[in-house]
Amino acid sequence: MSASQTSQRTHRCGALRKEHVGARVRLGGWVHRRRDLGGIVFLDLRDRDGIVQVALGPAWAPPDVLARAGSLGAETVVVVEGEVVLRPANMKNAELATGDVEVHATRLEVVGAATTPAIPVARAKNEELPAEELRLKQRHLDLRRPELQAYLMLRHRLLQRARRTLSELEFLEIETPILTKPTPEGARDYLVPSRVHAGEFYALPQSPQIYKQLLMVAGFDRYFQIARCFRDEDLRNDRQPEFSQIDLEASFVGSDDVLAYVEAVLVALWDEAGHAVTRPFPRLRWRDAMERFGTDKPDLRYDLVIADWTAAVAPLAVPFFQTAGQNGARVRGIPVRGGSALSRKDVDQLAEAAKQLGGSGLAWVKRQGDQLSGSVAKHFTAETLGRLGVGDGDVALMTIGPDRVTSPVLDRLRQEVIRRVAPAPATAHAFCWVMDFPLFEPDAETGKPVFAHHPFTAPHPDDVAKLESDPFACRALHYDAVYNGNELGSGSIRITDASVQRTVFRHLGLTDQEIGERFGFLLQGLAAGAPPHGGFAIGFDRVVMLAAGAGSLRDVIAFPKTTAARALFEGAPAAARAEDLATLHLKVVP
RNA sequence: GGGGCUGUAGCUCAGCUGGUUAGAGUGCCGGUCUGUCACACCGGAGGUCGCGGGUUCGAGCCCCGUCAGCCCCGCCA
Repeated sequence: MSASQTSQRTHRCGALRKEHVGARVRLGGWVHRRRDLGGIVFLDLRDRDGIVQVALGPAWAPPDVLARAGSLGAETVVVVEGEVVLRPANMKNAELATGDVEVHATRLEVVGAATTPAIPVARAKNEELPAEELRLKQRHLDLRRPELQAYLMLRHRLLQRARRTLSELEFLEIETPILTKPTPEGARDYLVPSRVHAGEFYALPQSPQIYKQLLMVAGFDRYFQIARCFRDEDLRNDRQPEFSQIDLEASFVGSDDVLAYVEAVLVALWDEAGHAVTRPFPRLRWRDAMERFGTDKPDLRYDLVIADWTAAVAPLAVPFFQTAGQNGARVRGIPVRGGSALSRKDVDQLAEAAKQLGGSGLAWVKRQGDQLSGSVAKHFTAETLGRLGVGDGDVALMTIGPDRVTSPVLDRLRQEVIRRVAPAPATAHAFCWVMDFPLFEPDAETGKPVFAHHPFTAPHPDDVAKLESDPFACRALHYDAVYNGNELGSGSIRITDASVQRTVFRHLGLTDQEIGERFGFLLQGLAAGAPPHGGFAIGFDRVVMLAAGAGSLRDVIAFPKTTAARALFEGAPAAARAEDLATLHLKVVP
């Protein structure tokens, strides 16, 4: 007796194979499709394992069963009983895992009547999906689709594999509170009003950061958790207001130890998804990533690299570069192999994309044989281009300006070029580490240094002397894991000296009183004997999306929110009843 | 907070330069059919053109506002 057998069924529909021929089976499932030929009726019966054809003919099914089968609507839940029969050679269905066999049903019972589904579950090949709004409203139906079932089944396996991998590395799974304390920095908190304490609020955790550090202080040594996190910020295709992280922290470690743990987990997860990847992952300095790719999450599948052409183009006296090239501006560009395949329209669209990001414009030269064309072609020769690595059939895309502007533009250009020219990737799975991030970044409004990461990140020991004198030159012991241009997660070595941590909070502009109120429990912990420690958090939803090849985070979350943070299925958020508000000491101001 | 795209039958979409009774496929309902697997064939029902206002002799189409979904910028320590 297999584990899938119950008191009401013997097998799952999708499990039947040749070796079951002759067996009498009882199946429960949803009517995926019905084909009624008059004298004989075929049902495609579906469950989480797959689809099997059930045939009902007058030779074996009693008349009342035949009649009932002829009136079944889509998505009705039925229990059928019958014999597994080998299909004749010319009637096998190669597209079905169960296609060698069918079930000749002798009994059929409707156990779950269904109204006509609002959106189709069974789809024809090439049939468009219903609007996402409807799919989210009818989530119970959308989740029946084999694609989404496969995503969530993979998600389950990845979760189990992550747990097993970390457990084998002697990490302890420990849960931390969901009702916690508002944090002054970072993302907006989701707040939960306290009934018992009028005017006071819990916050949902943006991450278990402080708790996991306290677990290190407590001596648990290695902790992990599949942690649910909440951030009340505007959403994106790859961002949900609540999400899951594989959160981990370890004591008596340096960066290399943490990176090794995370690599072990990621390699295991990709293996679970059927992809072989090798360790160790290459490491890039943040500065080099920005220089060569214009982003801190480069897609290393393609060897397209940004170059500094400031010196090379200076003697050409290109007016565009001369007018725009002031105080520290550099000319940077991308030599695109095979880029002459880009049409004039393509280049115009690239220029438009560059402009939207605030760039001063796109200059370009296309080289086809002896012919040079493009916005600044008359200033170039084939020889000049050759020195820049731009050969026959290539195109040079160029920008000018301060790095802060040109880097995002070149990043976008690189992505667009990859999309349009579609060069063969050097590898399908390009993991890398981005290291040596700056500790501070300029505040968007004041330009003053503010912490680029969370305020528990330790400065690079070689740069501590520059904390006051040259803050922007200070590196952090912070690292990001990047996969095919996606940030999978980040981590750092933490500050474990209470007085250093206190100094950092003061730098953030917090008064001693605020520090005590908000972070007193952390400082108290650090002062009580804290081991050196560091950790990491892997964005699990994103990992599932990428490992599964899903197009959106919403496809790998059973009940996701919309981009406006609404839950369309259950209708959250919703207005609260007046008496509930009163109990919580709240008043809604319209 | 800003920008873009979309919204027409249960679902997916078409609908010309503003012009008569808003169409197709699929699903649904009824019928025929014993080997289909998107079964086939015959017939039928089905519309607040997201919502509100405006322009016009006349609006699915133009204008303003609004709601919803998606995508991007800001934001996301």
